[in-house]
This record gives sequence, C-alpha cells and structure tokens, in this order.
Amino acid sequence: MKTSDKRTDVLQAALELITERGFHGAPMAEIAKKAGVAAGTIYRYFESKDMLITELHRELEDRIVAALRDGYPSGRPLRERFLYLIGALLRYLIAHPLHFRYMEQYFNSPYGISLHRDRLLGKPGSHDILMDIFKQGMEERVIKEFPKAVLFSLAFGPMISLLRDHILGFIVLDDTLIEQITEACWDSIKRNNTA
Amino acid sequence: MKTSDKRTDVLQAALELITERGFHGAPMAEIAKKAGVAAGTIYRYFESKDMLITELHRELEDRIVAALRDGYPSGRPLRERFLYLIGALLRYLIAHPLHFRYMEQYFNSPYGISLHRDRLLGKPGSHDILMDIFKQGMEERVIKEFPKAVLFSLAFGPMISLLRDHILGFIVLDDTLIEQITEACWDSIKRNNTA
DNA sequence: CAAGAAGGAATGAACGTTCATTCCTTAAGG
DNA sequence: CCTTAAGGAATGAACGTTCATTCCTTCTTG
Repeated sequence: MKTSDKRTDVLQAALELITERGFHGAPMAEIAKKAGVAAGTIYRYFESKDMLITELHRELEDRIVAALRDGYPSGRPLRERFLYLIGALLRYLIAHPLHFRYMEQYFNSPYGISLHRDRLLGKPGSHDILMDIFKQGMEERVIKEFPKAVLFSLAFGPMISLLRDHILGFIVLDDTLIEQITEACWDSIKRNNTA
Repeated sequence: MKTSDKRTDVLQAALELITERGFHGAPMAEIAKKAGVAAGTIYRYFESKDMLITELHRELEDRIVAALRDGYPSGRPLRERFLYLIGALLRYLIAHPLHFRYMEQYFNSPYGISLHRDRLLGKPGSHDILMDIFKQGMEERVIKEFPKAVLFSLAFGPMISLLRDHILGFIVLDDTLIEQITEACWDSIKRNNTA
C-alpha cells in the first residue's frame, strides 16, 4: 500500500463515528480509539480535524465518481447515459449507506455550502458528465429548457429523498422500485413533445 | 403580551445565528448578546441549549402548519387541495428563508432524526392533511399506488431541493417557475391513466 | 544506534451552565 | 404622597467540562 494502514483506519473510524453521531459527537479521542490509534497519531496524517473531515469528503467523492465513470456508456444515446448515471448512483449509495449519510451531513454543514456553490457554477467531477448531458439534451430539445440547477433538482431531488428514507429504514427500495424511480427521474426532465 | 418579549428575542436571535453559522457556531453567549440579554437570562426561559433548539423547531413548525391550514380548501377536489398545499408551502418558505434553513439543519442533526420517523408514521400536523390526500387519492386511483413515504419523496424531493438552491441564491424561483414546479409535483404522483 | 513513528498525558481555549449580586417594579406603611 | 421594604427578573463573572491540539517519551526498524 502507498499510504499507511493507519491513515485508512482513521478515515474509516471517522466515517463510522461521524455518520452515527454527527461531527460534534465524534471527538478526536474517540476516533483515535475506534481506529486503534493514539490521539496524537492522527495528527501525523491530518493537519487538523477540519482537514480530516474535508479529506474524508474528498475521498468518498472520488470513489463515487469512479463508480459512476466505471461502465459509463459514453457513445450511447442521451437517455441511456442518463439512466445509467442515476442507476449507478442509486446502487452505489444503497450499497454504501455510510457514504451517503456522510455526504449529506457534509453538505448540510458550513463546510459544504461553499463547495455546493462551486459545483453549481461548474467545477470538474461527476458533474462534468451530468452537465454535458443537460447541455446536449437542451440543444437537441430532448430535455426541458431550464437552468441546469433546476434540472439537477428535478432529477436528483426525489432520488436523494427516497435514498434517505431507504437508508434510515422507513421504506425499502427493491429492484422494481429502483427501476421505477430511475424512469421517473428521466420523465421529470425530459421534454414533453406533445405541445 | 402573554410571554415576555425576551423569550421571543432569544428565539429570534437563535434563529438568525444558527441559520447563519450552524448549531455549533452559535454559542449561548452570542445568542444572548444578539438578543440584547445576559447569558444567564436565557436560562430563565429555556432549560438548556438543547431545549432552546428543540423549542425553536417546535414553534417554527407550528407557524408553518398554521400557514398551510390557513385558507386550505377543504371541500375542494383532490388535485386542487394538493396544489394548494405545495403552493402554500413554497410561498411560505420563500417568504421565510430562515425558517427553511433552520428546519433543514434541524433535521440533519441528531435532534431531528427520531422526529422524522414520527412524522412519517403520521403525527398530527400538516402531514395529517397530506396523508389524507394520499389515502383518498390512492382509493380513488388518481394517485400512484406507492407507499406514502415514496409519494412524499416524489412530491417534495424536487421542491425542497429547488427551494434550497433558491434560498442559497443559486437560482431564482419566479412566479412562472413556481407555477411549473407545483404542477410538476402533482404530475410526479398522479396516476397516468394511459396503461 | 540513529531516525522516524506512535503513544498518551498535558495544555489551553471554548463553551454551557450556575449563582451571588444588582436592578427594577410594585406594594405597604406612615 | 413619599419612603421604604419585598419579590422576582436580570446580570455577568466564575466554574467545570469537553475537546482539539501539542509535546515529550517510548517503541520500532533498518
């Protein structure tokens, strides 16, 4: 391994504790204990708690983006690519509920707001792919003529909400439902050519 | 006035500081200062910071529910009642962005998790109204046959997401857009009688 | 044995909460 | 009326706790 095991252990411990108890219910001492490491040791790998939190977010995001890129049907039609994205994201987050919970907390904290702003104004990432889809879709008049942020909310809003309920155990997203949801996400942004 | 002005001042100060900086960026001392009150005084009205936070949530919720009930067209058709609810909620939260930000923070904190569960299982409040709509809608086969939590996510997921972007200043929800959104919310749960 | 890694007790700042004291309003007494 | 006492609200300095971070010691490795 390139990076020490301890670094990974710390990140994993932080992920578990923070998703369970929030940023403020996860003191460094406990993260250290859970990681099987001394408190001071964390600071060999992370400059501060803030850095640890930010870095953890960055790593999770990288993994998610990787999962979305993996198998992405670049050459295929718009609709297919979009459905692939939504489906892949849903499947990944259902398989990694802690990642989802962490991301949600992160974006609902002071850390995440500025990042969100950057994202919507277009920084590289999975959003690249998505924004390309939106752009092309609007040019070809297949997708509704809305600001990209609106399209984003329309497509991902319900998905995120359902995911949260699933992960908190209020509902169960089975394969049928997932299929229906991905289709519904597409429907909510595709242009109705009946006008 | 029934309750002292100071109590109100403290709640208002807490609302402003917490929405701006988060629960942990809002020390009691600063809340007190902003409220024009001494630190100790807060404890004449609230047992603890936790109680203050919880109580503030309760009061905001009461006001929102009241706004939704006000003018609710009880006797009217399903679709109309639903559109009224969505529209009223949107308008209220656009007019009261701090309330929205506070609620979001609250629900994404350790405080809010258990509450969410209660809500989905149908405690009194605006959810009463909503659940009745869902129930009747499914009986009359006007609304899709989904668990209520799923219907909730479908209808409110995009709305909440758009609201957030609007309040954070990433997009502007004008009247046209609001109209389109409320209609889209209905579309996403109404049954397509084409099958 | 040298050099870096790990340990964990010590440090100090930040914070929620408490409480002895002050201030203000209202009532009582002359 | 005016003075003064009583009661409770408000104050804010002080306390104790929690926690991120530091620092010095001990261990490991080559």
